[in-house]
Amino acid sequence: MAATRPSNPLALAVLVLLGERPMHPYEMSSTLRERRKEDSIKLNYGSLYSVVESLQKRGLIEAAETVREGRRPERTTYAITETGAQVMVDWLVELLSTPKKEFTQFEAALSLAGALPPDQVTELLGQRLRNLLYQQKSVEAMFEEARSVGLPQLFLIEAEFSAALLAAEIAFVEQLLAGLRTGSLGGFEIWQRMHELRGAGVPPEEVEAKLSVEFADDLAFAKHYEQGT
Amino acid sequence: MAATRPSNPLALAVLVLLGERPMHPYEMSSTLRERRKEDSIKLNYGSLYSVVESLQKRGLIEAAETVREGRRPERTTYAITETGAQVMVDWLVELLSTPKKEFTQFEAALSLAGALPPDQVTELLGQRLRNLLYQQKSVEAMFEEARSVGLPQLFLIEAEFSAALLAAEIAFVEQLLAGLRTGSLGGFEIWQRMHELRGAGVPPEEVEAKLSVEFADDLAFAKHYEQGT
DNA sequence: GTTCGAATACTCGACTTCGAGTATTCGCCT
DNA sequence: AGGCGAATACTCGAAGTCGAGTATTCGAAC
Repeated sequence: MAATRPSNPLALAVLVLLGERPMHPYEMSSTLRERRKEDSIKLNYGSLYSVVESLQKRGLIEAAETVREGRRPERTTYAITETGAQVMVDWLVELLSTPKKEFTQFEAALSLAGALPPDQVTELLGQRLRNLLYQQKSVEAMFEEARSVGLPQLFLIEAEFSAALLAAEIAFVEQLLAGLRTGSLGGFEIWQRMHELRGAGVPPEEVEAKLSVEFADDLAFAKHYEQGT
Repeated sequence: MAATRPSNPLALAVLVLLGERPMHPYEMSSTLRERRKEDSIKLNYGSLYSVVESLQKRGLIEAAETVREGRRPERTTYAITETGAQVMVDWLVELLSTPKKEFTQFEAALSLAGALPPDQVTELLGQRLRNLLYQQKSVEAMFEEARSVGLPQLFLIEAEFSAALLAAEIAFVEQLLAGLRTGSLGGFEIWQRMHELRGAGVPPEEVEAKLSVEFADDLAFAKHYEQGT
């Protein structure tokens, strides 16, 4: 069988940890927390235990021993297998070398934002910008502290990536807001007029009809657009 | 009951579409495809139908009529409810105004990349960069075509966001690669040495012991680091 | 010596996600 | 008139996700 793997990146983290040394699930979770990996890998107990079970079923890890330490409940310690080590490498290779579309909530929201009137969207993006800037400040502070304590850059590389994306989002939202505030964003007037008509209680089909008359030029693309490429 | 909603953004898309006019599920999927929303909202049939069912159970949409057109199979047309319209607005407001951590696979991979030796990571990121640049080229071409056909910017706003993130990722990977190639990335030597030792078959605990002697200075942070903030 | 909160170590089941598979019908070409 | 591929319209079940809940134990303070 073709060494399939779970889809949750948490499973990769488990493989990497067990590549260092055998552990029981709860220890994995605390190690991940100590190393600040919960910021870059979604960790929750339910998923952790089901991912471990799934890895075991596929033969990528195996139970090493079941011990009871002190009077604590019994724990099962797992170790990585040969196959598991191979899968870990393959998986990392793929994730690092091959970009793959990730869907974000914000992108989805942007693509549906036309359902709200332009003024409101401007207002909301203004709020978002403030939130983003605040976030950025605390991220910078965290970097500052890490540097002052002598933590090598390598250990925070994922946080730096995330900070780079944050900066890009800030720049994007700022630019978009500028376009909205000056009304210079292409298509702005159609959008505005559409909500004006809807607000006045004009039924959907009529709105569409009116718009295609009033903005005939701007909507000329529709002919091509409608039928794919 | 407090008007809960499904978590899948596809459900939001359904609400927005039904806010325009009643539709049956398959029509939703084709409309989303026509408007190029499948690029920003993950769409697959299984999810679509279960999301519709879930919206109906919560009273956010309702079956309007069940028709059989021609001799095609029977289709159920849905319409949005008052509550549904409210939830749609609330949801959009939240997504647009409030940023929320999104976990990407690449971020996870970066945070685990230490499990591979530095040379290999450099090689893999080089590949990634090439892929990203290729992607960027085709995205630019798509924008070019859209502009030439007269499509207003507004209609591609989500694609522009995604392009901004792509550009940021490219810049990040380029910078990281530079740091790796010159070996100037903080912590590079520890990383390299660690794989050297592992490769020579030194057991885990010993590796750790050696490193903490050899790199005492660079690892001084550990004292603070280990016990949280 | 006891109280009380934090940490340890998981379990459970409701809910979602996913994509391959199925069955039909339309439209075009011959 | 018949064959065939694309489009229509969904179904199914296996797998994965999630976080609240449970039960215990440790440690520090009073």
